[in-house]
Amino acid sequence: MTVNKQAIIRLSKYKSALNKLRALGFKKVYSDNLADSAGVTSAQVRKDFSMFEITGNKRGGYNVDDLLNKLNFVLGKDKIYDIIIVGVGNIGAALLKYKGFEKEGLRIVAGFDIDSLKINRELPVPILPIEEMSDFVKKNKIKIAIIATPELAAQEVLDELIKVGVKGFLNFTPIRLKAPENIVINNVDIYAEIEKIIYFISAIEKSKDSKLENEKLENIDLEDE
Amino acid sequence: MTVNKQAIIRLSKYKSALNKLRALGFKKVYSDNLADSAGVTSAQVRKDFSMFEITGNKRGGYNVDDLLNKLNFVLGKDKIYDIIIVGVGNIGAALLKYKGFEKEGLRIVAGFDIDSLKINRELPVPILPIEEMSDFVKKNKIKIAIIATPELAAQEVLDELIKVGVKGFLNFTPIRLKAPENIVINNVDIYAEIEKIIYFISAIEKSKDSKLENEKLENIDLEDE
DNA sequence: TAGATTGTTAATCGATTAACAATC
DNA sequence: TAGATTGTTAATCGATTAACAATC
Repeated sequence: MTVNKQAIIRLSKYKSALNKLRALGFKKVYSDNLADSAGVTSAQVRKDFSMFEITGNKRGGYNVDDLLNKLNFVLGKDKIYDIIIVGVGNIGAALLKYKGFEKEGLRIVAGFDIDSLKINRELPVPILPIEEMSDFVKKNKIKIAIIATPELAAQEVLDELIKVGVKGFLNFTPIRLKAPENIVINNVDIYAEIEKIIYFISAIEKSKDSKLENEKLENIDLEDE
Repeated sequence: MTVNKQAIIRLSKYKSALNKLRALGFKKVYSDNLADSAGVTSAQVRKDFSMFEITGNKRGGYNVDDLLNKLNFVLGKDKIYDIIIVGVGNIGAALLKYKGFEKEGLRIVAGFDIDSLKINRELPVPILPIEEMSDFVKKNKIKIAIIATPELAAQEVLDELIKVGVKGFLNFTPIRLKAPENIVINNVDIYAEIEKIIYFISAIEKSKDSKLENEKLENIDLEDE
């Protein structure tokens, strides 16, 4: 079986759609419902489930609660992974304060920064000095870190965290981090996302001006990956 | 020609690598250099260029300045697109304050919020009341907006902005926005990104425990995509 | 039962990689 | 010239879609 990154993103979307449908009182859903809410085809939904051996009932769709449990299990959400944020600048601070994570079962447990003025142990999510990072990670068995440092510090922080056992990273810096094979690094590159938008906007305007063949216009349906 | 979203992301990465190489004094680069900095194969680099009719010199690689100009043109960066941010909460405020955009030729010109306490016309990038949004967009011919409102407001804001001429959106809310075909919506779904990490972490741990076939372990090379 | 939906196989589509002729 | 790199074609790989038998 080839585990496919995009499939995981879709499973995550099915899950959040299911949570909303459950809140609306749904007891069962069909692949068509999920397809609509996630913006894919129903064949895609069934194929995704089949990849992870999630089954429903012929003619009867899927039981919402069962399906949620199965998705949570597949996605590893049966266990809570605590998360730290390194670099409490604009983005880091925003993520620290953000309330939405809890609802999704994500727990940010600490921030770390090099600037002593930012340290505050009294906050609900404390901001600690970077010197304490490694010990904290070891003591609390942290497996996931969000990197929101300045570009130049990112690789060093990553190396240090890998040494003390962190396995997965969300990288908000625009640089490409280097890590061993078994480490998961996921990049959120806001520049690149905006540039992608600019490209398509600009392609539309150019083709409007010059009446190019409509080729480019046909391909502006973005959506992530 | 099928324009491919991932290719655009790669072009953007080549561009930022080129900027750094130029700062280091490089006058020309080879497809191999760019491949290394962007983490792809050299065939991929040449194929991407070929798709957009960007050519170099056999044996001589690519002239850094020429290549940058061509990439900027292809990516639509020959023109500056002003950007607004709607919703000055945690994330919105972080993006407003962020200095890094300018370096990449992106200009955030205003923020908008419904909360009158947040309004401040004196800031370098002013925060204005949401009521002024439509007029501002029309007057300044804004084509790109970042949506960082609460979930429930997002669709309404989007509809309003489309009406007054905005063509491209970066959506930071976790919901799927609906828009006509010719509108570009690009989603940054931080939850989903974290869930992707959790999935792979969890898959590693499960396979460690149960000594599954190594299949899953072979597939943890994320990278966006 | 008749009708509708799943689960899966096969077909299609698209993107990446390999390979090599062209050529500077 | 000899060697190295581009540009492009063909081969491969992987993911999505279509279609339909199974079945509740």
